[in-house]
Amino acid sequence: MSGLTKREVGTMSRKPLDHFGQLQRAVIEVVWELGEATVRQVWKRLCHKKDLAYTTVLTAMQRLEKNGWLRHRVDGRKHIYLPTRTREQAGAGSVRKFVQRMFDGNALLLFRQLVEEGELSDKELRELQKLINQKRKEREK
Amino acid sequence: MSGLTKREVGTMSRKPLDHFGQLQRAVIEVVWELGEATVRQVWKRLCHKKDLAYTTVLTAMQRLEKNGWLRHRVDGRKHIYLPTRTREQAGAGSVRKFVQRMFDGNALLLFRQLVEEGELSDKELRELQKLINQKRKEREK
DNA sequence: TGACATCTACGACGGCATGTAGTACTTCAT
DNA sequence: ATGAAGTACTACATGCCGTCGTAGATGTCA
Repeated sequence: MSGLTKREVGTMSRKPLDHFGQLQRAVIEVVWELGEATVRQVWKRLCHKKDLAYTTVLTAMQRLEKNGWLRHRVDGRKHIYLPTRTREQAGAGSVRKFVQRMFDGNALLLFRQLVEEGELSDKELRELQKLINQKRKEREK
Repeated sequence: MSGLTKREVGTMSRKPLDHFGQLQRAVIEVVWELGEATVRQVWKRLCHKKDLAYTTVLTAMQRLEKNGWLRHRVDGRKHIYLPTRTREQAGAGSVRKFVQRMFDGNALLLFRQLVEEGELSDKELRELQKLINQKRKEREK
């Protein structure tokens, strides 16, 4: 047996956000933006940028649902799709998985990487310190 | 034309480290560990964990070379493979790409995510502060 | 009512990455 | 000369993605 409960399976998503193809990524971004959306709504947003068949978007959304990123409720003939997680949750999940894959779960190593690598300006460093102090104060309470 | 010089193509890698399959990932880890390695050496390291044909490892290494992660020099009949980048460089590249994909290149957002999300212990927060102070002092000089 | 428009369901196809490995051919050492 | 060791090349299954076409149901409007 897998050792996972139903709930965990339902919550699970094998693939982090940053592993998506461009279409699926674009689709879910639109759904997040709108809060909820029909296929047609998403299609209308995307077909301007790129020639896309309606059914292409449909397929993408069905696959996103199959993989647990979207769910839908029925409204007449329409399916109204909703994200299963907020963008923030999805982002956090991706970060967590990235840290897992790349740094064996040790987030501090990632920080070190970023700080050392000089990706941040002085101003950003100051802001980061502010963030940390805030967090530590918050913890003390 | 693509607008890329030969050197840039040689340096480029379309895929970040964390997008590899398990085999390729395991292989390159071994090569990093050893500094340089023949197929047989890598195979010997891996075949204990999992039944693997020699040629499977060979193929993996050839593909890694094709995609710019390994190169080789010839020694008699042997090919001795070397990484094209250190593990650190590869890690840094992956982080950069991750930040690009997920946070539009804004590393501060990633930090915020990690700090807010409570992934770090108090001790880690303190260490992180130390890191930052160090970096800032280094900058002042 | 009949022609259209909308929807979803389902299947299909090509492309690419990956794991996996067999076979052929060469060369080295005993 | 024979077998071990090496690489090259080909192949195949799988899975994911983008991309649609078609079919069938249902709703709309002249």
